[in-house]
Amino acid sequence: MGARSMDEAPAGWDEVATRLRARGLRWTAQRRTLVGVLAGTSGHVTGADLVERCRAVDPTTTPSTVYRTLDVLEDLGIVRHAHGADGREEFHVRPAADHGHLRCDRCLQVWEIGPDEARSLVAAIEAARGFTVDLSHLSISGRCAACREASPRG
Amino acid sequence: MGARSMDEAPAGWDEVATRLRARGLRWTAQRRTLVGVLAGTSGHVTGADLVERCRAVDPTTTPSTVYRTLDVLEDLGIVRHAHGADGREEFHVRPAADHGHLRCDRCLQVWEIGPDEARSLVAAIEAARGFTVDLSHLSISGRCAACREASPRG
DNA sequence: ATTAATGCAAACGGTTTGCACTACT
DNA sequence: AGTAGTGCAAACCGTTTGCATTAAT
Repeated sequence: MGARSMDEAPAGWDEVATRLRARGLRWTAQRRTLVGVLAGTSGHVTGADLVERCRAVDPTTTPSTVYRTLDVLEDLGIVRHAHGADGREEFHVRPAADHGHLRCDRCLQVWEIGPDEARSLVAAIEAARGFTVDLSHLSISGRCAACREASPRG
Repeated sequence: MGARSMDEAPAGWDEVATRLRARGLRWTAQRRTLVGVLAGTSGHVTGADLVERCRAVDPTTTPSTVYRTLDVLEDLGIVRHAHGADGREEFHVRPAADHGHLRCDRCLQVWEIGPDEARSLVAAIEAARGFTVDLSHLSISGRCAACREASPRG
């Protein structure tokens, strides 16, 4: 699938400050922390996760600030949220390349599903129902190959 | 009680009692209430929903009992749970015919996705990743045809 | 008589809120 | 100075748990 490498400077973590200010919003230490954490994120984390990671960087981090900032960043289109298998908010970073998630129920690993992998689904649903699928909210669970072999039933 | 006829006779709400007893479990008034509510359910409800509906039938209903019974019923394969767009537990009834859900972000309506509609997706993912999709946990969001026309953007 | 199931009430975990305070601009 | 953002603490909501009690078998 047309994957861009992820370590490639996501086209503007440094622009975040600017984009905030452009809206009259502010670039604070706490936001710097969160954005730093997000920049080092492979793609998907829960809100609670982010709180924890921020606390690792700055132990004075408070949940409310993190969640409020995530809201702001979502407004800017910098993060998006979906919902994980256990129902927690799950944020993913810069869904510039729209993608969904594939999660193994057993090992809890998560993979990304790119647009072309989901294309047939998207097309089928579009055709049958006139329904436009929001790929970035797509979250599929099941059992990965490794786990399928590892456990006959489970 | 059974004021309504089971118009589609879901092949065995009446067997539930038997199946419970077969496992040494008990058929209580509270379980009768919940099962009654489930029998009158179109397909998907949140846990909290079920608590509420049970309370409509029997105002003395307690959440704990409902949730505990749902667990038991899930063990029996009578209900399954997935997660809704807002992250709440969402139960659906007798997924004998395995299906997922399609939800419009705007009007919040929900439709079922049958196995054949999802077949191409399931096949593609199976082929590409060796991943077995659990269709009953599949929950897709987007924008339905009506809403897409109704609102140009947003 | 067993022992599964209940009701209560409190605890939980993640997220949200009100408010006075802090600090970016 | 002015107002966006913060921290705190408490509220929130759906769900889970411990425990003494009730009731199905």
